[in-house]
Amino acid sequence: MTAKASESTVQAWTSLVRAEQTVMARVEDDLKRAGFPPLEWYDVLHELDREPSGVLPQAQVQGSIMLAQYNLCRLIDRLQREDLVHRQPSQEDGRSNLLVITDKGRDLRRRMWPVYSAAIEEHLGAHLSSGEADRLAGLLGKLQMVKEKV
Amino acid sequence: MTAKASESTVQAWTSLVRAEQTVMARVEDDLKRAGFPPLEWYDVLHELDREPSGVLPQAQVQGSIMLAQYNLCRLIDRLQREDLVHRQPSQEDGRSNLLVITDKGRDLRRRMWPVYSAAIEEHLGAHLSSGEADRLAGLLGKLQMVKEKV
DNA sequence: CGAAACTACATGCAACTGCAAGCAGCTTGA
DNA sequence: TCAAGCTGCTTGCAGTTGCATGTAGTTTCG
Repeated sequence: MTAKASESTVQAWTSLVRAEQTVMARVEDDLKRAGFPPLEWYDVLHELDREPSGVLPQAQVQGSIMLAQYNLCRLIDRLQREDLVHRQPSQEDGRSNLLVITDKGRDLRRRMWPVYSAAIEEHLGAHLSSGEADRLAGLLGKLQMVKEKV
Repeated sequence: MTAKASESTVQAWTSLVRAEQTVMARVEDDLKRAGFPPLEWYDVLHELDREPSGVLPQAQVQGSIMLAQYNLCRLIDRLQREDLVHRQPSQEDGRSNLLVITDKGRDLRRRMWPVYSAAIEEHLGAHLSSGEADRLAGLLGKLQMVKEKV
């Protein structure tokens, strides 16, 4: 399994990396200009806010976002410091933390969304028809299959 | 220009970010396992190595890769420390550095490519037909248009 | 000419990250 | 039942990044 990549594949690779980094940088920049924290803060708040109870085990949040465990741990430290989230020891499993979103956390997420959404629309949506967006999502979806064991 | 993003657009956005991060992590991981440095090292070496002379102004390398100016500066520090590249003051412009790739630098790039290429093939190419790869590149290309001034 | 603006590059500092290791608390199986 | 291994989370350290700023060389133009 050490085949060389074809030209089409290499082209897809470079386009993928450049497009993601370009659009990501622009979206992050819009958030920053509006005085908001980085996207990863949004991701965590979003995971919790979509739960009516506003509570999830840290390990579950882990599974939903793309962050190393120690980085999530420290991100939670920062969120907690800003009173957006707090940790609660789990009754069921002494190792586990429950993360609880605060009102302030819910409010921040809610205020971030319009800016975030507009940025996605401006930097991505505006360049594609709705059909193109669907096709793009479809193709990208093929790349995320779970890594098979070796 | 503060329209909300459509559902298709948001789906394309999340697929884009996840696919890029997933594939990037896998490719970087393959390089690391093979004992090679990060991809950005490759990018710089590649820019220089494709020049027969092996020389380019730092500012021009800047334009080709996606790194903030101060980060390129420090990346060059590291490459220089490993004797892969060295800086040469420009005769024509006293502010400018010329970056010169060393034999060791050319050799490293050449040895990295098979691993890099195989990783791209495995983690991206293997999931797409050649036609799909072309279509993906085409769609992604639409996202990179130069940012218009406000 | 010469001051003001601009360009190329570098750097101090604080924040963030990756790695390796650590510490409970669970779970397993002889 | 209890030692060995696993899971969830945390942390010290060294390396990397972002931001703001600094320095020097170049261009512009009154």
